[in-house]
Amino acid sequence: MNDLSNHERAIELLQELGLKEYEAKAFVALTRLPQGTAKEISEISEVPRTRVYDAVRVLETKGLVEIQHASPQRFRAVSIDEAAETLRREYEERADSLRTTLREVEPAIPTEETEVTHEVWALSGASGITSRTQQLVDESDREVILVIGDESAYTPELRERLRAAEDRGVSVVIGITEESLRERVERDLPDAKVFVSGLEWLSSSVETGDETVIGRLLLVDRNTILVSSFHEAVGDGHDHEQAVFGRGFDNGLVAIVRRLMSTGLLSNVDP
Amino acid sequence: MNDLSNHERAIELLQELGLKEYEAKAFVALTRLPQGTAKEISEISEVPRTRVYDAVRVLETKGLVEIQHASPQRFRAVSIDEAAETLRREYEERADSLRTTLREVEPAIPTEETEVTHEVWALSGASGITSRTQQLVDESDREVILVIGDESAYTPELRERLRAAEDRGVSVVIGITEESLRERVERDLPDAKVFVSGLEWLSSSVETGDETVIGRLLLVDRNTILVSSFHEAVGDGHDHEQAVFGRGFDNGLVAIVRRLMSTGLLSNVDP
DNA sequence: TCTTATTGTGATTATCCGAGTGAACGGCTG
DNA sequence: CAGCCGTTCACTCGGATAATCACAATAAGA
Repeated sequence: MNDLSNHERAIELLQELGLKEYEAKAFVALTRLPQGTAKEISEISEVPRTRVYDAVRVLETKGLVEIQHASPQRFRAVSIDEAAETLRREYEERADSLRTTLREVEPAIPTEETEVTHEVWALSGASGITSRTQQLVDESDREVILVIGDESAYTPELRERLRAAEDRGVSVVIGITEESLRERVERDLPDAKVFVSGLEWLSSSVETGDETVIGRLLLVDRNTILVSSFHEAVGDGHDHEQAVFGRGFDNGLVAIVRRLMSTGLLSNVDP
Repeated sequence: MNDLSNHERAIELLQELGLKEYEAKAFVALTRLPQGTAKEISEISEVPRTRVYDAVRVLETKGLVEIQHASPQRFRAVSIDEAAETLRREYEERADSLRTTLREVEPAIPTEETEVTHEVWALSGASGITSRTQQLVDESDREVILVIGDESAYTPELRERLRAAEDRGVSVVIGITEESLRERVERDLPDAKVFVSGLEWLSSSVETGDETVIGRLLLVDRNTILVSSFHEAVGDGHDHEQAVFGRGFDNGLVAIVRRLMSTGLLSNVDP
């Protein structure tokens, strides 16, 4: 059963990597055989025999399969590593093209300049959130307060940005929910104030029974905040991080967090 | 005109990277603006206003766009590098998963063992051909004859494999059509016989007027051959390399090349 | 050599997904 | 209060792809 899922999983992955259903199925079938005829492939892959030919021909042009022209034709998959590498490189090249192409599209003149005193943005995906976090730290002027709810958020890059901020004279305050991280952070950032207590309200929200876990919480210059959370999605529950960040002293969201911080948290470090 | 193509090219690339048309168009529109409303996006991207919302929401979950919840909503694209990196990593992960997943699918028992005295396989794509070339060189036992018609085929990896073959006592003969490569090869492989003449029949096939150019030609142990060619496809003519390789002394293809080699080529080096 | 099973190609139909369009809801503004 | 804008939702249409079929080409066997 679990191994049956392996086939299916592989087929899904191949489709996500751009192959059609028949192509994916045929390829997986071929990886299970040293070589195979259309009939054999059809039998173990459930691809209609008459369609195997088309599928395999496409696979051949993609460099994933070799064809022996004989009667009957025989097909053979390239090695797993070679296939993975071929597909990976294909997308790598596309991503590079995209990068250079996008740089060349000329900007459109904004119809109108909207001044933004306060704003709240939503974003998702750990990587985007990480990058925005670092960016905000870089922008910091006087103070950075960062609560790390999930260890994965504390990356080496972030550490460097925090150090740089300290060097600029920015006051850095780090809150931690797991004692295990404390040592590392204190060693990394000797000038920073690090605390663990006062964060009970972060992790446990038993009363409401919600499954949301705070990943990071950043307050920059009492002016800009970023909050991220892991939402335990139903069923396929795993790591999708979502965040909002807000700017502007008068921003409602920022105000709330500022208050929250000053009562529960700042009392510990900024009397 | 050229810059118009830039938008279109970028949209195409994004679609190849898995985005839907509307998503791709909306994203490109957003990269042209510091930020934008649904209306603005619709105007410069030709995406129906009412569908901008769906598209952008998907982009947000992919970490490519940030959303400002206000009225009207405002959207902002992440930086070009961040977007490219995000997409690249997504596929990198898929390729890795594929690798490990494929390793775990159990082989199917071949219905029947077919003995293969001679076989001819077709394959395409420079990378696959390169790898098969190296593999054949690695298998060589006594003799390797390699004609390099296109400089790109002579990779550092190939050089190493050829060296290794020499060290095994294999006789290595290299044919070159471009004088420019000669020095490099002679320096790289002091023990190999390198020649340039006698290959006129390779490059020019004027009489038939065909556009095919030979990329590489490999003969291993007088037993296995590989021939690759660049087929100048109509219109979008560029570099798609196609190859066949054949095994078995009695293989017709191998026999032909063997004769060809002994008349036109081997007379120079193997009297 | 004729028969028959198997292999391969092409055409045809069915199904699904995404593009495109418009109705409807709610809030905001004049 | 009425009209406008922003937003969501439901629906149609078309193209791509999955699935089936009919038939030609080839090989195997009697």
